[in-house]
Amino acid sequence: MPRRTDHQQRRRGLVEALWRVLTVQGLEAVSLRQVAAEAGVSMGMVQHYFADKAEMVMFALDSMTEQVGRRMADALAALPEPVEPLHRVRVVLEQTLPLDPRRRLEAQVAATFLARAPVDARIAEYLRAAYAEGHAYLLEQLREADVDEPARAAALLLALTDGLTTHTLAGHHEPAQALAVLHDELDRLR
Amino acid sequence: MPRRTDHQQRRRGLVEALWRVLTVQGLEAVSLRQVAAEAGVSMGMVQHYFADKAEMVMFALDSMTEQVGRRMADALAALPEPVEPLHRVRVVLEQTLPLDPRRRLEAQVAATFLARAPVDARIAEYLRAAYAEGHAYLLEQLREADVDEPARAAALLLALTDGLTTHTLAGHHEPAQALAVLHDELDRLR
DNA sequence: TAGGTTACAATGCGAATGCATTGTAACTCT
DNA sequence: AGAGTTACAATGCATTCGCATTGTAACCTA
Repeated sequence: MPRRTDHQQRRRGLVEALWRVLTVQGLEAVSLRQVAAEAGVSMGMVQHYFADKAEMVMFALDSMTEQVGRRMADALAALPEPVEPLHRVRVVLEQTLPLDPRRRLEAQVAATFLARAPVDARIAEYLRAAYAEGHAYLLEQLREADVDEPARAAALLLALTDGLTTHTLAGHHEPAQALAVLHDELDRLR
Repeated sequence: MPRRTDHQQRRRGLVEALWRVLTVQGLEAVSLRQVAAEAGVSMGMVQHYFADKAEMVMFALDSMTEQVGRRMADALAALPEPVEPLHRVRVVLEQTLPLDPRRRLEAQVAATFLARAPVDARIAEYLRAAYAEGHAYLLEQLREADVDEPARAAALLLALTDGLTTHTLAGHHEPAQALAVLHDELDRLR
Protein backbone atom coordinates (compact mmCIF):
# COMPACT_ATOMS: atom_id res chain seq x y z
CA MET A 1 0.00 0.00 0.00
CA PRO A 2 1.36 3.38 -1.04
CA ARG A 3 0.85 6.96 0.07
CA ARG A 4 -2.44 7.45 1.84
CA THR A 5 -4.63 10.41 2.69
CA ASP A 6 -7.97 10.67 4.45
CA HIS A 7 -10.33 10.63 1.50
CA GLN A 8 -13.40 11.65 3.44
CA GLN A 9 -11.66 14.62 4.96
CA ARG A 10 -10.36 15.86 1.60
CA ARG A 11 -13.77 15.51 0.05
CA ARG A 12 -15.33 17.43 2.91
CA GLY A 13 -12.87 20.25 2.38
CA LEU A 14 -13.63 20.40 -1.30
CA VAL A 15 -17.34 20.31 -0.62
CA GLU A 16 -17.07 23.27 1.74
CA ALA A 17 -15.39 25.15 -1.07
CA LEU A 18 -18.19 24.11 -3.38
CA TRP A 19 -20.77 25.41 -0.92
CA ARG A 20 -18.99 28.74 -0.81
CA VAL A 21 -19.01 29.05 -4.59
CA LEU A 22 -22.64 27.96 -4.64
CA THR A 23 -23.83 30.48 -2.08
CA VAL A 24 -21.86 33.40 -3.48
CA GLN A 25 -22.21 32.84 -7.21
CA GLY A 26 -24.94 30.26 -7.62
CA LEU A 27 -25.06 26.69 -8.82
CA GLU A 28 -24.27 27.59 -12.40
CA ALA A 29 -20.91 28.97 -11.30
CA VAL A 30 -19.96 25.66 -9.71
CA SER A 31 -17.31 24.12 -11.93
CA LEU A 32 -14.32 21.91 -11.33
CA ARG A 33 -12.04 24.90 -11.81
CA GLN A 34 -13.99 27.25 -9.58
CA VAL A 35 -14.18 24.76 -6.73
CA ALA A 36 -10.47 24.05 -7.06
CA ALA A 37 -9.66 27.76 -7.00
CA GLU A 38 -11.90 28.36 -4.00
CA ALA A 39 -10.29 25.46 -2.15
CA GLY A 40 -6.83 26.68 -3.14
CA VAL A 41 -5.91 23.45 -4.88
CA SER A 42 -5.33 22.32 -8.43
CA MET A 43 -8.10 21.16 -10.67
CA GLY A 44 -6.34 17.81 -10.96
CA MET A 45 -6.86 17.22 -7.27
CA VAL A 46 -10.59 17.81 -7.56
CA GLN A 47 -10.69 15.32 -10.39
CA HIS A 48 -8.78 12.89 -8.24
CA TYR A 49 -11.46 12.91 -5.54
CA PHE A 50 -14.57 13.04 -7.69
CA ALA A 51 -15.18 10.92 -10.76
CA ASP A 52 -17.08 13.71 -12.45
CA LYS A 53 -18.98 16.91 -11.75
CA ALA A 54 -22.30 15.19 -11.12
CA GLU A 55 -20.79 13.04 -8.38
CA MET A 56 -19.23 16.09 -6.78
CA VAL A 57 -22.50 17.99 -6.80
CA MET A 58 -24.50 15.09 -5.41
CA PHE A 59 -21.93 14.59 -2.69
CA ALA A 60 -22.28 18.26 -1.80
CA LEU A 61 -26.02 17.81 -1.45
CA ASP A 62 -25.65 14.66 0.60
CA SER A 63 -23.10 16.25 2.93
CA MET A 64 -25.42 19.15 3.52
CA THR A 65 -28.46 17.10 4.46
CA GLU A 66 -26.25 14.96 6.66
CA GLN A 67 -25.00 18.03 8.47
CA VAL A 68 -28.46 19.44 8.98
CA GLY A 69 -29.64 16.06 10.20
CA ARG A 70 -26.84 15.95 12.73
CA ARG A 71 -27.75 19.37 14.04
CA MET A 72 -31.37 18.32 14.34
CA ALA A 73 -30.41 15.25 16.34
CA ASP A 74 -28.18 17.34 18.61
CA ALA A 75 -30.91 19.89 19.19
CA LEU A 76 -33.41 17.16 20.01
CA ALA A 77 -30.99 15.53 22.41
CA ALA A 78 -30.47 18.86 24.17
CA LEU A 79 -34.19 19.25 24.88
CA PRO A 80 -35.10 19.16 28.61
CA GLU A 81 -37.36 16.36 29.84
CA PRO A 82 -40.24 15.87 29.60
CA VAL A 83 -40.29 16.65 25.88
CA GLU A 84 -43.48 17.86 24.25
CA PRO A 85 -43.91 16.67 20.68
CA LEU A 86 -44.66 20.17 19.38
CA HIS A 87 -41.45 21.33 20.96
CA ARG A 88 -39.62 18.70 18.96
CA VAL A 89 -41.29 19.94 15.81
CA ARG A 90 -40.25 23.48 16.55
CA VAL A 91 -36.64 22.59 17.24
CA VAL A 92 -36.35 20.46 14.13
CA LEU A 93 -37.84 23.07 11.81
CA GLU A 94 -35.71 25.83 13.29
CA GLN A 95 -32.61 23.99 12.15
CA THR A 96 -33.59 24.65 8.55
CA LEU A 97 -34.21 28.38 8.91
CA PRO A 98 -31.34 30.76 8.06
CA LEU A 99 -31.04 32.10 11.59
CA ASP A 100 -27.24 32.28 11.75
CA PRO A 101 -24.38 32.18 9.21
CA ARG A 102 -24.04 28.43 9.39
CA ARG A 103 -27.73 27.75 8.88
CA ARG A 104 -27.90 30.48 6.30
CA LEU A 105 -25.28 28.73 4.21
CA GLU A 106 -27.00 25.38 4.56
CA ALA A 107 -30.37 26.90 3.77
CA GLN A 108 -29.06 28.50 0.63
CA VAL A 109 -27.49 25.27 -0.55
CA ALA A 110 -30.71 23.42 0.16
CA ALA A 111 -32.88 26.05 -1.51
CA THR A 112 -30.71 26.03 -4.61
CA PHE A 113 -30.97 22.27 -4.96
CA LEU A 114 -34.70 22.33 -4.27
CA ALA A 115 -35.21 24.85 -7.05
CA ARG A 116 -33.22 22.64 -9.39
CA ALA A 117 -35.18 19.47 -8.61
CA PRO A 118 -37.84 20.04 -11.31
CA VAL A 119 -35.20 19.75 -14.02
CA ASP A 120 -32.84 17.23 -12.44
CA ALA A 121 -34.19 13.76 -11.76
CA ARG A 122 -31.36 12.69 -9.48
CA ILE A 123 -31.72 15.69 -7.23
CA ALA A 124 -35.49 15.31 -7.27
CA GLU A 125 -35.28 11.69 -6.19
CA TYR A 126 -32.86 12.47 -3.40
CA LEU A 127 -34.93 15.36 -2.06
CA ARG A 128 -38.11 13.34 -2.33
CA ALA A 129 -36.69 10.75 0.03
CA ALA A 130 -35.52 13.46 2.42
CA TYR A 131 -38.95 15.09 2.30
CA ALA A 132 -40.67 11.79 2.98
CA GLU A 133 -38.48 11.24 6.01
CA GLY A 134 -39.17 14.71 7.36
CA HIS A 135 -42.88 14.36 6.75
CA ALA A 136 -42.99 11.02 8.53
CA TYR A 137 -41.23 12.46 11.57
CA LEU A 138 -43.53 15.46 11.77
CA LEU A 139 -46.57 13.25 11.31
CA GLU A 140 -45.52 11.14 14.25
CA GLN A 141 -45.04 14.15 16.50
CA LEU A 142 -48.23 15.89 15.41
CA ARG A 143 -50.24 12.72 16.05
CA GLU A 144 -48.78 12.50 19.51
CA ALA A 145 -49.75 16.14 20.05
CA ASP A 146 -53.33 15.38 18.96
CA VAL A 147 -53.24 17.89 16.14
CA ASP A 148 -56.14 17.81 13.69
CA GLU A 149 -55.33 16.38 10.29
CA PRO A 150 -51.70 15.73 11.18
CA ALA A 151 -50.64 14.73 7.67
CA ARG A 152 -51.88 17.98 6.22
CA ALA A 153 -50.37 19.96 9.07
CA ALA A 154 -47.04 18.28 8.44
CA ALA A 155 -47.12 19.23 4.76
CA LEU A 156 -48.10 22.76 5.74
CA LEU A 157 -45.24 23.16 8.19
CA LEU A 158 -42.68 21.84 5.74
CA ALA A 159 -43.89 24.11 2.97
CA LEU A 160 -44.13 27.10 5.27
CA THR A 161 -40.62 26.60 6.59
CA ASP A 162 -39.17 26.29 3.11
CA GLY A 163 -41.09 29.35 1.97
CA LEU A 164 -39.90 31.38 4.93
CA THR A 165 -36.36 30.26 4.25
CA THR A 166 -36.54 31.24 0.60
CA HIS A 167 -38.07 34.62 1.38
CA THR A 168 -35.49 35.33 4.04
CA LEU A 169 -32.64 34.41 1.69
CA ALA A 170 -34.15 36.57 -1.02
CA GLY A 171 -34.18 39.49 1.40
CA HIS A 172 -37.94 39.78 1.63
CA HIS A 173 -37.81 39.92 5.40
CA GLU A 174 -35.54 39.38 8.39
CA PRO A 175 -34.72 35.99 9.89
CA ALA A 176 -36.41 37.05 13.12
CA GLN A 177 -39.66 37.66 11.27
CA ALA A 178 -39.52 34.22 9.71
CA LEU A 179 -39.00 32.72 13.14
CA ALA A 180 -41.93 34.67 14.56
CA VAL A 181 -44.22 33.48 11.78
CA LEU A 182 -43.25 29.87 12.36
CA HIS A 183 -43.79 30.18 16.12
CA ASP A 184 -47.19 31.76 15.58
CA GLU A 185 -48.25 28.93 13.37
CA LEU A 186 -47.04 26.31 15.81
CA ASP A 187 -48.92 28.01 18.64
CA ARG A 188 -52.08 27.90 16.61
CA LEU A 189 -51.80 24.14 16.24
CA ARG A 190 -52.28 23.59 19.98
CA MET B 1 -38.78 55.36 -41.60
CA PRO B 2 -37.77 51.94 -42.87
CA ARG B 3 -38.97 48.38 -42.40
CA ARG B 4 -40.90 47.91 -39.18
CA THR B 5 -41.92 44.98 -37.04
CA ASP B 6 -43.82 44.77 -33.79
CA HIS B 7 -40.96 44.75 -31.33
CA GLN B 8 -43.05 43.84 -28.32
CA GLN B 9 -44.59 40.89 -30.08
CA ARG B 10 -41.22 39.53 -31.22
CA ARG B 11 -39.80 39.90 -27.77
CA ARG B 12 -42.77 38.08 -26.30
CA GLY B 13 -42.25 35.20 -28.69
CA LEU B 14 -38.59 34.96 -27.77
CA VAL B 15 -39.43 35.13 -24.09
CA GLU B 16 -41.85 32.24 -24.42
CA ALA B 17 -39.03 30.23 -25.94
CA LEU B 18 -36.81 31.27 -23.06
CA TRP B 19 -39.43 30.09 -20.57
CA ARG B 20 -39.56 26.72 -22.26
CA VAL B 21 -35.79 26.30 -22.09
CA LEU B 22 -35.86 27.47 -18.48
CA THR B 23 -38.53 25.05 -17.35
CA VAL B 24 -37.13 22.05 -19.19
CA GLN B 25 -33.41 22.51 -18.69
CA GLY B 26 -33.05 25.15 -15.99
CA LEU B 27 -31.76 28.69 -15.93
CA GLU B 28 -28.16 27.67 -16.52
CA ALA B 29 -29.15 26.23 -19.90
CA VAL B 30 -30.60 29.56 -21.00
CA SER B 31 -28.23 30.97 -23.60
CA LEU B 32 -28.65 33.15 -26.65
CA ARG B 33 -28.19 30.13 -28.88
CA GLN B 34 -30.55 27.87 -26.95
CA VAL B 35 -33.31 30.44 -26.93
CA ALA B 36 -32.82 31.08 -30.62
CA ALA B 37 -32.95 27.36 -31.38
CA GLU B 38 -36.06 26.88 -29.25
CA ALA B 39 -37.76 29.80 -30.98
CA GLY B 40 -36.65 28.50 -34.38
CA VAL B 41 -34.79 31.67 -35.29
CA SER B 42 -31.19 32.70 -35.74
CA MET B 43 -29.04 33.85 -32.90
CA GLY B 44 -28.56 37.15 -34.69
CA MET B 45 -32.24 37.85 -34.34
CA VAL B 46 -32.15 37.31 -30.60
CA GLN B 47 -29.25 39.71 -30.40
CA HIS B 48 -31.24 42.19 -32.45
CA TYR B 49 -34.04 42.27 -29.88
CA PHE B 50 -32.03 42.14 -26.69
CA ALA B 51 -28.92 44.17 -25.99
CA ASP B 52 -27.41 41.37 -23.96
CA LYS B 53 -28.26 38.22 -22.04
CA ALA B 54 -29.00 40.03 -18.80
CA GLU B 55 -31.61 42.22 -20.45
CA MET B 56 -33.22 39.19 -22.04
CA VAL B 57 -33.41 37.37 -18.74
CA MET B 58 -34.79 40.35 -16.86
CA PHE B 59 -37.39 40.87 -19.56
CA ALA B 60 -38.39 37.24 -19.17
CA LEU B 61 -38.90 37.79 -15.46
CA ASP B 62 -40.85 40.97 -16.01
CA SER B 63 -43.09 39.39 -18.62
CA MET B 64 -43.87 36.55 -16.26
CA THR B 65 -44.88 38.71 -13.32
CA GLU B 66 -46.93 40.83 -15.68
CA GLN B 67 -48.76 37.79 -16.95
CA VAL B 68 -49.46 36.47 -13.48
CA GLY B 69 -50.65 39.92 -12.42
CA ARG B 70 -53.03 40.02 -15.35
CA ARG B 71 -54.48 36.65 -14.42
CA MET B 72 -54.92 37.79 -10.85
CA ALA B 73 -56.78 40.89 -11.98
CA ASP B 74 -58.99 38.82 -14.27
CA ALA B 75 -59.77 36.34 -11.51
CA LEU B 76 -60.64 39.16 -9.13
CA ALA B 77 -62.87 40.79 -11.70
CA ALA B 78 -64.70 37.52 -12.22
CA LEU B 79 -65.59 37.23 -8.53
CA PRO B 80 -69.35 37.43 -7.80
CA GLU B 81 -70.62 40.32 -5.67
CA PRO B 82 -70.49 40.90 -2.80
CA VAL B 83 -66.80 40.00 -2.56
CA GLU B 84 -65.36 38.81 0.72
CA PRO B 85 -61.78 39.92 1.32
CA LEU B 86 -60.62 36.40 2.20
CA HIS B 87 -62.09 35.21 -1.05
CA ARG B 88 -59.94 37.74 -2.85
CA VAL B 89 -56.90 36.45 -0.99
CA ARG B 90 -57.68 32.91 -1.99
CA VAL B 91 -58.19 33.74 -5.64
CA VAL B 92 -55.00 35.76 -5.83
CA LEU B 93 -52.83 33.14 -4.17
CA GLU B 94 -54.28 30.37 -6.30
CA GLN B 95 -52.94 32.10 -9.37
CA THR B 96 -49.41 31.38 -8.22
CA LEU B 97 -49.90 27.67 -7.52
CA PRO B 98 -48.99 25.20 -10.30
CA LEU B 99 -52.55 23.94 -10.74
CA ASP B 100 -52.54 23.67 -14.53
CA PRO B 101 -49.87 23.63 -17.26
CA ARG B 102 -49.92 27.39 -17.70
CA ARG B 103 -49.57 28.14 -14.01
CA ARG B 104 -47.06 25.35 -13.65
CA LEU B 105 -44.82 26.99 -16.21
CA GLU B 106 -45.16 30.38 -14.59
CA ALA B 107 -44.58 28.93 -11.15
CA GLN B 108 -41.42 27.21 -12.28
CA VAL B 109 -40.08 30.37 -13.88
CA ALA B 110 -40.90 32.32 -10.72
CA ALA B 111 -39.39 29.71 -8.43
CA THR B 112 -36.20 29.60 -10.46
CA PHE B 113 -35.76 33.36 -10.27
CA LEU B 114 -36.61 33.40 -6.58
CA ALA B 115 -33.94 30.83 -5.88
CA ARG B 116 -31.46 32.94 -7.80
CA ALA B 117 -32.24 36.17 -5.96
CA PRO B 118 -29.69 35.60 -3.17
CA VAL B 119 -26.84 35.75 -5.67
CA ASP B 120 -28.24 38.25 -8.18
CA ALA B 121 -28.87 41.77 -6.94
CA ARG B 122 -30.99 42.81 -9.90
CA ILE B 123 -33.35 39.89 -9.58
CA ALA B 124 -33.46 40.37 -5.82
CA GLU B 125 -34.44 44.00 -6.16
CA TYR B 126 -37.13 43.23 -8.68
CA LEU B 127 -38.64 40.44 -6.61
CA ARG B 128 -38.46 42.53 -3.47
CA ALA B 129 -40.68 45.12 -5.06
CA ALA B 130 -43.09 42.45 -6.27
CA TYR B 131 -43.18 40.91 -2.80
CA ALA B 132 -43.84 44.28 -1.19
CA GLU B 133 -46.74 44.82 -3.55
CA GLY B 134 -48.22 41.43 -2.83
CA HIS B 135 -47.77 41.83 0.89
CA ALA B 136 -49.46 45.23 0.83
CA TYR B 137 -52.44 43.82 -1.03
CA LEU B 138 -52.84 40.88 1.33
CA LEU B 139 -52.46 43.17 4.32
CA GLU B 140 -55.30 45.32 3.07
CA GLN B 141 -57.60 42.36 2.57
CA LEU B 142 -56.72 40.68 5.85
CA ARG B 143 -57.35 43.89 7.75
CA GLU B 144 -60.72 44.18 6.12
CA ALA B 145 -61.42 40.59 7.16
CA ASP B 146 -60.48 41.41 10.75
CA VAL B 147 -57.73 38.83 10.88
CA ASP B 148 -55.42 38.92 13.89
CA GLU B 149 -51.95 40.24 13.20
CA PRO B 150 -52.65 40.81 9.51
CA ALA B 151 -49.07 41.71 8.59
CA ARG B 152 -47.77 38.46 9.99
CA ALA B 153 -50.60 36.51 8.39
CA ALA B 154 -49.75 38.08 5.05
CA ALA B 155 -46.11 37.04 5.33
CA LEU B 156 -47.23 33.57 6.34
CA LEU B 157 -49.55 33.15 3.39
CA LEU B 158 -46.96 34.35 0.91
CA ALA B 159 -44.31 32.02 2.31
CA LEU B 160 -46.70 29.11 2.52
CA THR B 161 -47.84 29.56 -1.06
CA ASP B 162 -44.30 29.74 -2.35
CA GLY B 163 -43.33 26.70 -0.31
CA LEU B 164 -46.28 24.72 -1.58
CA THR B 165 -45.41 25.73 -5.12
CA THR B 166 -41.80 24.66 -4.74
CA HIS B 167 -42.74 21.35 -3.16
CA THR B 168 -45.29 20.64 -5.84
CA LEU B 169 -42.79 21.42 -8.61
CA ALA B 170 -40.20 19.23 -6.91
CA GLY B 171 -42.70 16.39 -6.92
CA HIS B 172 -43.11 16.19 -3.17
CA HIS B 173 -46.87 16.13 -3.49
CA GLU B 174 -49.73 16.69 -5.91
CA PRO B 175 -51.11 20.10 -6.88
CA ALA B 176 -54.45 19.17 -5.30
CA GLN B 177 -52.76 18.60 -1.96
CA ALA B 178 -51.12 21.99 -2.11
CA LEU B 179 -54.47 23.57 -2.82
CA ALA B 180 -56.08 21.72 0.07
CA VAL B 181 -53.37 22.90 2.46
CA LEU B 182 -53.82 26.50 1.37
CA HIS B 183 -57.59 26.29 1.73
CA ASP B 184 -57.26 24.79 5.20
CA GLU B 185 -55.02 27.59 6.30
CA LEU B 186 -57.35 30.24 4.91
CA ASP B 187 -60.31 28.66 6.69
CA ARG B 188 -58.43 28.80 9.95
CA LEU B 189 -57.98 32.55 9.59
CA ARG B 190 -61.70 33.18 9.89
C1' DT C 1 16.20 -1.36 -2.27
C1' DA C 2 13.23 -2.31 -5.97
C1' DG C 3 8.44 -2.24 -7.66
C1' DG C 4 4.06 -0.87 -7.52
C1' DT C 5 0.50 2.09 -6.13
C1' DT C 6 -1.34 6.48 -4.74
C1' DA C 7 -1.73 11.53 -4.95
C1' DC C 8 -1.68 14.87 -7.22
C1' DA C 9 -0.13 18.67 -11.20
C1' DA C 10 -0.13 20.06 -15.84
C1' DT C 11 -1.75 20.15 -20.28
C1' DG C 12 -4.66 19.39 -24.23
C1' DC C 13 -9.07 19.01 -26.65
C1' DG C 14 -13.67 19.60 -28.45
C1' DA C 15 -17.77 21.90 -27.30
C1' DA C 16 -20.36 25.82 -25.78
C1' DT C 17 -20.70 30.43 -24.24
C1' DG C 18 -21.48 35.95 -24.72
C1' DC C 19 -20.57 39.36 -27.60
C1' DA C 20 -18.69 42.11 -31.61
C1' DT C 21 -18.49 42.58 -36.34
C1' DT C 22 -19.89 42.42 -40.98
C1' DG C 23 -22.93 41.67 -44.70
C1' DT C 24 -27.35 41.97 -47.04
C1' DA C 25 -31.89 42.16 -48.02
C1' DA C 26 -36.26 44.76 -47.35
C1' DC C 27 -38.77 48.51 -46.51
C1' DT C 28 -40.03 53.75 -45.84
C1' DC C 29 -39.69 58.30 -46.68
C1' DT C 30 -38.38 62.30 -49.48
C1' DA D 1 -36.10 56.58 -57.77
C1' DG D 2 -32.59 57.25 -54.52
C1' DA D 3 -31.13 57.38 -49.68
C1' DG D 4 -31.24 55.93 -45.36
C1' DT D 5 -32.70 52.96 -41.87
C1' DT D 6 -34.23 48.60 -40.06
C1' DA D 7 -34.19 43.55 -39.60
C1' DC D 8 -32.05 40.16 -39.51
C1' DA D 9 -28.10 36.26 -40.87
C1' DA D 10 -23.52 34.71 -40.64
C1' DT D 11 -19.16 34.51 -38.84
C1' DG D 12 -15.27 35.19 -35.82
C1' DC D 13 -13.11 35.52 -31.28
C1' DA D 14 -11.69 35.04 -26.62
C1' DT D 15 -13.12 32.57 -22.66
C1' DT D 16 -14.78 28.78 -20.04
C1' DC D 17 -16.37 24.34 -19.56
C1' DG D 18 -15.99 18.92 -18.51
C1' DC D 19 -13.09 15.45 -19.18
C1' DA D 20 -9.08 12.64 -20.80
C1' DT D 21 -4.32 12.10 -20.83
C1' DT D 22 0.25 12.28 -19.23
C1' DG D 23 3.88 13.12 -16.04
C1' DT D 24 6.03 12.93 -11.54
C1' DA D 25 6.87 12.81 -6.89
C1' DA D 26 5.91 10.43 -2.57
C1' DC D 27 5.11 6.54 -0.13
C1' DC D 28 4.30 1.55 1.33
C1' DT D 29 5.29 -3.20 0.88
C1' DA D 30 7.94 -7.14 -0.21
